[in-house]
Amino acid sequence: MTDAPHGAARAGRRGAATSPLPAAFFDRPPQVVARELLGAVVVSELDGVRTAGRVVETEAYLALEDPASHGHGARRSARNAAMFGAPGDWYVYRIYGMHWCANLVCEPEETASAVLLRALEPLEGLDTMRARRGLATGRDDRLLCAGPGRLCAALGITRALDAQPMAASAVRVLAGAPVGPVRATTRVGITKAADLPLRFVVDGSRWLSRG
DNA sequence: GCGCCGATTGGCT
DNA sequence: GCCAATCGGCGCC
Repeated sequence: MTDAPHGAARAGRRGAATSPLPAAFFDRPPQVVARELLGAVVVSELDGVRTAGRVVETEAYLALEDPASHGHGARRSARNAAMFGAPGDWYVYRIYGMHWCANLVCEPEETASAVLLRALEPLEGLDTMRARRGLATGRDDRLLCAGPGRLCAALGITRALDAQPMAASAVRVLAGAPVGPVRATTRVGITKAADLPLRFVVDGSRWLSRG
């Protein structure tokens, strides 16, 4: 079966009975949440199809003090309104007019901090992921969920999720097995506050959007 | 109102 | 490695 999970990452299945991460998990600074989200399992049940992946790369976006964040200066707009919502809410926005980026809101309401999901290790529904991504059933599944836009496409995530409480939505995040060493690096693709080590990766994972 | 730019991706030189 | 695709937000006229 081509949808067989990869390697050790069966935590999602074993923990299938586990409930979504609680709001309290997200009611902490985004850099803490970003690090601890590594290893969590994202399960999508959109379009009546189940797809799932394990988080291997995240980025933290702070509120007021982070010029790279959409929450910078607490400026509210139609796009970033969800960022001001409750911890554990989805914040999904469109980037470059064509791709979706999925975040989980952190800290109390009105704080406007979040964690961006940047890469997943594909676990379930790989055929569906390939179809959604327009990739042949051929090789290199490494590109399926390696990047914020790619993982959203693979899981079927769109603005429809925006501002929804994750735990009650069609895409839930479950606690996963512990991961290996975590490495912190600078964030990808930003020009402001580009020196802050707010990107977290499972060191050595082959599923990262970049090393 | 106008123009520029972005938490990206994929295709081509 | 370079660049187009594509569009809402934001700065500035």
